[in-house]
Amino acid sequence: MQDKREEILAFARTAAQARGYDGLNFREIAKAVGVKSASVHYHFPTKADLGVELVRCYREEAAATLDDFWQASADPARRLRQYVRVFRFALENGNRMCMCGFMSAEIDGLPDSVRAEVRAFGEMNVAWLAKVLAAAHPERAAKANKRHALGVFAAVSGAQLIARSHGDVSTYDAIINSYRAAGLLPA
Amino acid sequence: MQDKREEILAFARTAAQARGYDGLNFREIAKAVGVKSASVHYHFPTKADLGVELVRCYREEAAATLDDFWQASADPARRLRQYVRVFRFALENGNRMCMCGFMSAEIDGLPDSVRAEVRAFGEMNVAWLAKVLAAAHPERAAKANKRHALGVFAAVSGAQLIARSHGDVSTYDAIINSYRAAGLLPA
DNA sequence: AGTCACCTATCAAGTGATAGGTAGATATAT
DNA sequence: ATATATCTACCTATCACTTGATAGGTGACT
Repeated sequence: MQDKREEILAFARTAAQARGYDGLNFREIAKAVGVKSASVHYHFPTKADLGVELVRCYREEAAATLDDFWQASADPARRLRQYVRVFRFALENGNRMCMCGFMSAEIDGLPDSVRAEVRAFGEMNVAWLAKVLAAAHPERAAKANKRHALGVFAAVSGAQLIARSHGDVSTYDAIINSYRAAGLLPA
Repeated sequence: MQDKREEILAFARTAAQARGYDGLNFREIAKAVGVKSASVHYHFPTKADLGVELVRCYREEAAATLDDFWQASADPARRLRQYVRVFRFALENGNRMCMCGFMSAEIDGLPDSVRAEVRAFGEMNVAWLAKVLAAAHPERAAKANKRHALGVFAAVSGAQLIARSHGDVSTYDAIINSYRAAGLLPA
């Protein structure tokens, strides 16, 4: 019941996954964690400060999760299945989406500092996917695997976005299955 | 210099492609077309009314464009290239994105009437793609082509979203090329 | 006379942000 | 050990600004 900083970040995360950066507001966050809006400003002087911290933590936790997936198995297909499952999880829990997917749409209006974090999140994802694909296709040029990785990241982001608009997780599964059938993801 | 309705819709369209539905506001629109905000309310009593009309027109024009593509060639690969080019065009012109792609992220907060239009836009796209793919793969079950169509729609939407976050059209091209290399789109 | 396409003026609600206060914990000086 | 000072994590109150929306007026055209 003291130092609400973590609670603020936790609530702001789910809120940003549902309504984006623009959709965040200090009073709603304050109410949700049981303080006044001035107290949220105490921890995060400006909205940009909050946004940066939000995406930075999000990215670091995602990096740790992906590292777990990397450690847990050497099978590329299994690693990619786990990757795909993370994006599904957000949809299952309140039809939310990747915070950075949402912020990619909002990218124009983001403070520079937040925009940089969003891009770093994308680069981190693509780098991990490229690592997985390089292990799966050692015969292919690094450039080809990198491009494939970018494609997987974009395709999965798009699957989440479109499934979210349907409000239906099964749409996500159908899209992912189509990627597998086409060969973008391993069967 | 009389009846600004069309001008309002035109400006609101580009604005919505850059900042989404939430990012629209009556005063900005009014200023852009040279009237007062009350006059925008004259043509569109509520923001939801504006939103519905915006997406409805957008969808109808998109349907007409896709019909042109259908008429212009019987080659599935060529039809799909034209489809992909439309999404590229928005990025080229002001790093905008598909209005309904943006609104898919905002879907939770949209008025019901607008949400329905956004979904109708998606269904129209998938239906057209399914028609193209059915012509390309008459041997496949209609269900398989429908699912493939959904995958192409999601993947292209995702490509646009991620490329937009990079602020760089070449990222879009790279992603589309990866789809071609993987077999999601014809080479 | 009536309609159309605008206008001025204003509202209530919500926004990010700031100034300044306070109770309790912690550190420091005597 | 005790008094004093500072720090932490909140608070109240308020600011300027933006937002969607409304009431009611005006001049041109039919």
